[in-house]
Amino acid sequence: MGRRTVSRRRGEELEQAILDAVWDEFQEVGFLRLTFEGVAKRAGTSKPVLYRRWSSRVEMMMACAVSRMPRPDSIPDTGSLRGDIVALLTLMRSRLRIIGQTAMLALLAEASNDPELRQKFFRAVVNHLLDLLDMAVWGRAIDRGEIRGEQLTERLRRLPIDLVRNEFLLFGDLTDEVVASIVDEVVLPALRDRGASV
Amino acid sequence: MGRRTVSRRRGEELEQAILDAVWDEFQEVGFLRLTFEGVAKRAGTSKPVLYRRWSSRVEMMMACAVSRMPRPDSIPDTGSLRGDIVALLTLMRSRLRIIGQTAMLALLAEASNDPELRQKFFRAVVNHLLDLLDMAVWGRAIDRGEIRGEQLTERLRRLPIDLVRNEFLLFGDLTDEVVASIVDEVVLPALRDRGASV
DNA sequence: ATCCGTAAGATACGGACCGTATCTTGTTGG
DNA sequence: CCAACAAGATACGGTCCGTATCTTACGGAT
Repeated sequence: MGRRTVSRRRGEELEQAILDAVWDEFQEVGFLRLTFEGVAKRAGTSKPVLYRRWSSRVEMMMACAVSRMPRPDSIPDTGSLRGDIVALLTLMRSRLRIIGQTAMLALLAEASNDPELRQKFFRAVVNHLLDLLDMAVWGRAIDRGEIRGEQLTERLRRLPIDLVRNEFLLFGDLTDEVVASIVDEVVLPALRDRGASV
Repeated sequence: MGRRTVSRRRGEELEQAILDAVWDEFQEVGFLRLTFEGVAKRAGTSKPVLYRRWSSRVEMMMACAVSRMPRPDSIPDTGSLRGDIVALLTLMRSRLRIIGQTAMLALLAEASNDPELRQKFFRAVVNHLLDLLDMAVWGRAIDRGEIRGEQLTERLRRLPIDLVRNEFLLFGDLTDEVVASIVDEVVLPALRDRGASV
């Protein structure tokens, strides 16, 4: 912590030390009280070093969060649409847990004001899951014959993620029961009504 | 603005003047840059007067928002479940528009940290709509025979509001098409699959 | 009509943090 | 081995915080 050594870190080593400090500070004081000064002190460096990398708290926090999020290329094939959806939502939960409700809301709040930041946010947090959902869930279900591609409107396509996100932003915790009710009481019924055999 | 008069406002008159100032300041600089000092200056008063009423930006903003939100006791009976849902979601939109995406996210972010504030937030923003939905939408649909009460799980009950909220928090704007797709591609199908005749 | 309690309004404060400029000094690539 | 570059330290003016202190208008009670 109190970096008093002679040696001067650079490049990767410094970068990682800073990101670790951001994370520790975040865990300790939460995003709303995360400050450049606090992070600099904890990382044993100074504010200008941080400002050379990120122009705001939000960008710094996003870089930190992204570096800690699992980004698998796919999810295991469970053999059924229901199982695959649950598996994807479980991955989503593990990612949301890392950021936490408050930080996620605050990030979204600041990003909602800044188109550039907003784009970064979507790329980092939203799009990856949607891609996985398309490839590893809907794709397989179509191959299995559980659903037909034409049934999948844009809204249905996003539905599982939308519902879990809402639950998380509003309540902050996601139990297995919540995920199950989303899948069994909304997602699958909505698909069935359009002719799916699930 | 530059309150230089001799007269000294009190009670209701002062309260309203302050809330108006909060609103104007909010419109001009947004919630993220809303400050006690800015509001005090605009209202022609001083910080202590504000702190005597609210202990934080968030509480102040919430009081302001609540005072400007329409809170009808009911919504018109359109004759069909679909029409009633759309009517309720339209009311919801008009309320969300008042607060705005950024402010809503920021309020939620700060409320998510503070149980007391969180409760206030839910009472002011969430519960009223849910009650309306129960009474004026599901209630009527059951009376009409469109759905049966047993079909309505807790999740389905909240579904329309959840989906609109998600859309608003993520994208900030709610078009008629979005509301229509929510109702026609998710809510009604999910109900139908459970035996509703809608 | 007057008195008194209450709250308005003004001012000032230490403190946190911002965002930037300046400077020194390791480190590293050529 | 040297020059360029970035790390790291320090300091600055500025904004806003949250609170304490003080004066003074108002409004209700006698």
